[in-house]
Amino acid sequence: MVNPQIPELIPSDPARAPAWRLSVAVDAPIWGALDYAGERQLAPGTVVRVPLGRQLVCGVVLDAQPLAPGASEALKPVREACDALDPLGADWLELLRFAADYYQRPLGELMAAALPGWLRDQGAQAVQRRLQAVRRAAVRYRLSEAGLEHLPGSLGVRSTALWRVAEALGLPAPQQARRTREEAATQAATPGQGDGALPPAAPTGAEVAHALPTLDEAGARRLHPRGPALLRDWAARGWLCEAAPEAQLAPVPAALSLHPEQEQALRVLAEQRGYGAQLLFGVTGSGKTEVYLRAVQRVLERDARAQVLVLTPEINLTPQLLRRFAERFPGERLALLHSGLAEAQRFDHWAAAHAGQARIVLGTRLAVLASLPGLALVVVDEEHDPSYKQQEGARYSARDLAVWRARQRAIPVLLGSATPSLESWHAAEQGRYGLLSMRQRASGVLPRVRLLPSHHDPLLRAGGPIGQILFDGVTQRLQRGEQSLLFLNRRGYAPVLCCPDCGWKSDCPHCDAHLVYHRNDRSLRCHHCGHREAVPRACPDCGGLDLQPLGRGTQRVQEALAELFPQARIARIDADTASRKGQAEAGFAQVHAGEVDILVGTQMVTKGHDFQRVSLVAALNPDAGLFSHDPRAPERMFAQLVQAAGRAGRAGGSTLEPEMLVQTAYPEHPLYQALQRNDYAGFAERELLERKRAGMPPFSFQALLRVEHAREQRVLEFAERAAELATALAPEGTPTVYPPVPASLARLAGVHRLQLLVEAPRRALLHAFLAQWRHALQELRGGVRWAIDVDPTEF
DNA sequence: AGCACGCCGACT
DNA sequence: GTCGGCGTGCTC
Repeated sequence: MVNPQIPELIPSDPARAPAWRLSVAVDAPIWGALDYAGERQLAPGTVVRVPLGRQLVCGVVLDAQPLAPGASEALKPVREACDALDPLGADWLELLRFAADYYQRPLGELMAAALPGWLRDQGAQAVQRRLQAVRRAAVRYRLSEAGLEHLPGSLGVRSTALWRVAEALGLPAPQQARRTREEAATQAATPGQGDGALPPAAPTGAEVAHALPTLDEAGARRLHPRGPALLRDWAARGWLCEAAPEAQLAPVPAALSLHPEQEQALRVLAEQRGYGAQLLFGVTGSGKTEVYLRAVQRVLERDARAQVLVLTPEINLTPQLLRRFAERFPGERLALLHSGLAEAQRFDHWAAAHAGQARIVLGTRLAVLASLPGLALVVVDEEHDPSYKQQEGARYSARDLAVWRARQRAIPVLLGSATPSLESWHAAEQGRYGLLSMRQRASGVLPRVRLLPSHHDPLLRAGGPIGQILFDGVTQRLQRGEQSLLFLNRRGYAPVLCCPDCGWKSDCPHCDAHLVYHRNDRSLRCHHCGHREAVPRACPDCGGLDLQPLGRGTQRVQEALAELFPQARIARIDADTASRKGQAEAGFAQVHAGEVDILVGTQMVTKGHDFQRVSLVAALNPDAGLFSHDPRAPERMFAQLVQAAGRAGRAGGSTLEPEMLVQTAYPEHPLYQALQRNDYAGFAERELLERKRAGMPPFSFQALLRVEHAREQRVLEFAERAAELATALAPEGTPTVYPPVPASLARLAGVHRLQLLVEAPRRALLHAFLAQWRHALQELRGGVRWAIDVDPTEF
């Protein structure tokens, strides 16, 4: 029966009749694939655009079957196939199928997460145009020590914009000589790149850097409409070597000598054949990055088509890693994949990886889903980092998927950390992962950790943010012109405002959380939902006029330090001071330039930056992590403290022994004791014992059902029914079904949240259960939002 | 996800 | 008497 309402389903030209039934995974939360009619037999992996309801969506062909002639099925036709793009490979499809299945999410959703948004939004023509344009004009540049470096199709800013600014800056005329042999070699090796007009050669980074200080906001705008923004952006990315000392402008030594532990690690890697996971356990500064670089180099040299995937927690926080790869492989095309890129740019990088042109792909967790036809090595830097776990939508673990991909392709995967995840450490103990230890610091010394009991300290008892010993330590650094780094995990002025008369506290109207007092703009802000209000003059409950800030945030600490050290230059870096892009980098640059004596901040200051003049690092009040309801709080805390300690003593030239000071009410706590002994293994052993006793991962496998809705009753009812279903599906008590409990923030932005934990001794058991449970839950109507979080890391 | 359909409360 | 809220179901 043909529906006359939809004429396009009846092709007028019989020769062009759709002859194929195409099974397509679409970008919509639909579990199965949808069937469409196609005139051609499209290969699995072909990116297509198909009508869905009244919209046009992106999809990926999974399968093509011949359509019986005359069979008039009501299939809508595929609107267009993106032929300019090679079909996605079978191994990529397999990866996404696995991930969708493992994390209990629709395949289309995983694909949407894996494909660049630009590709999903644009038509086949636009994609083709862009691919051609990129191929023609792929020659891009980066401003660095070596001058304006050629970076084929990657990393660079669009050359024209850079040229206009450079030109307008009155920088020297083009010098062809600067364009290196590497560039010529790359162009020869990368077809389609040499046919674009060669741009003029560049000023050196130093030349631009010298011109920069004279360039004010207005001047930059005169040069180029986006001049100021561009310069800020480039500076933030480290492309401009503003005010860099001459020593830093020298080229990087080509051959660093390796220490024995690095050599040993590389030997093991070189001997490995096929799949193998190696845990590179190395203290801060032991030269893990050098091991990555050499391992990558070996793989790239051995096979011209080989690609490597390097995962890093937050690309913005690891400019050094990026820089070292760019410097070590100057002729190599690098692709960057992270959410900070502009959509179209991300497509370029993704496409370069997909086409095999980019042999080094560096990115955050989403990069683990990239198409990498030549993948030959995976590196996961800081493998313990919590940000590898996606916390919404498809809640995948990029670290786990990285290991899966390595196994799939029978290649090595290298997991690096100074404080490995307990899962990885356990895997190494069991022999599932190899263990490569590096306990020797390549440069500088590890700071001595001192635990400062807060009980009897007169300064702390008087209500100050720092105790006597810390005060003395900072004073010493000030006297010697060295820097101190103080961190606490609370931004704002005070975590809560309180009325001493009636006990009123500043609570968020939408969340189960306090409003944080921000003094600079006299506001009360919720750090969870963004709610913001003015500080009330009087207590809303009793009218009392004596509202008191309770506790301490970074703002308040900064203020107190200014009183304690009136002569010191104090800077603060946290989410408030770094609200705009590049502002944090500007702050860090000040520290590097020696314009700051004391840096106060949140965790932000403990990541990514090696401070040459910092010889004192202090945790002001880390105790909160000791008694959290979250079983993973201790390991996160340990990792953070070790990371923070690594910020001190990186340089050898310090006159004082580098120190890490920890202010705590529990100096005897085993976590701190292990930290003091620099004993990760001891810490891990204790934690694992605890996990084993409690039957927790890695000794069991968990999934968490998260339920949320504005109406609490709905959430409660749904969770109850979900628990009943689960119990019915687990007759022998496997998996264990725990009763629903409120989430850590039981109400967030007006939404009530409940969670339900299930736990099984074997992964396969959990999985068989989850597939059934998910099905049953989908039948259940409750009008609530719910999702299953497999291998949850946050509770 | 979007979008339409359908069924109950407060409005010109 | 309708407008519109959300709960439900569908998309090849």
